[in-house]
Amino acid sequence: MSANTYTISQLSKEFSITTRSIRFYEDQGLLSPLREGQKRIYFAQDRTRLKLILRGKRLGLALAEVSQLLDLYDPSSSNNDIQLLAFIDKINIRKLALKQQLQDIKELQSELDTAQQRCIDALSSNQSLTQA
Amino acid sequence: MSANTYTISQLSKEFSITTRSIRFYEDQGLLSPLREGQKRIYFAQDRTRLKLILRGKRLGLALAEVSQLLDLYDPSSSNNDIQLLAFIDKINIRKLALKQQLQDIKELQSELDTAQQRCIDALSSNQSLTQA
DNA sequence: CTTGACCTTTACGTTAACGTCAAGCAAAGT
DNA sequence: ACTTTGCTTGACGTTAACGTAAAGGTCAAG
Repeated sequence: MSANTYTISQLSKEFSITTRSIRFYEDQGLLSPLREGQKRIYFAQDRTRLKLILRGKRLGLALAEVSQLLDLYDPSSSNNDIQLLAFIDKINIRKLALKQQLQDIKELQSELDTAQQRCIDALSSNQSLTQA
Repeated sequence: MSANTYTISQLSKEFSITTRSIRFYEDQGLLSPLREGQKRIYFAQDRTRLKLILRGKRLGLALAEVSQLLDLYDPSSSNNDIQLLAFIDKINIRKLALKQQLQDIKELQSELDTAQQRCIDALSSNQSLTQA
């Protein structure tokens, strides 16, 4: 509750995830909050890490990949160059997938639009029948 | 092998999926190819359905959702309007997620770019050291 | 006839990312 | 003192979408 610290449930509410998830990320080595007695205390840096984790997840990365990604932000690990190139690749692959998804959505959207129109037409002709 | 038919392995190669997946989709009721003896024969319509299945998957839809989606293309099912609206919703949600992903990728990309630059700088200063 | 290339069904195994109890400590309100 | 509220660990359960044998049918080539 002191300055710039968070409890686990505060974070869970802020990011709309369960406390179970946060503890799971810790189990997997992605977070390591301080302990006050047996309670976890999260600082701004932990919160930032959590943010990065969630962003990674939104990008479809597995937790293990997110973990490696977090290493890139860590100045203590030195063999960054290879990892970095690997991730740039990963991001580029994701960009390609996104491009495909956008195309898929465009197609599907237009198909849904025409189908929707068919439904509207059908409904209106039903109405004229019931009104007759 | 006759005109406009495909074997399971032909389709699996064409779409780079396993035969197991194709049979699984059939198990789930998404495909129902003809049988010639005990072998499956796929026609153009089946191939199209498979294409739609894969597109749905790329969009992150579960197979059950893809199944419902395929019903929309089926003229025999009549209560389309509600399903249709549901899917339009689903697509819109996906569009929002995509928007977020694009944002995430932009952020991550620029971070990777600066990190990459750091690496390049580090490498070049190493080189000047080894060359000295 | 046998080998090899495909095809088949059945069924148990796998993986990730949690969900869901269970059982209990600890502080704070009433 | 009691209850509520929030936190803890531990461990088993869950789900989707297949993977992976196992065990065998079929058909053309050698």
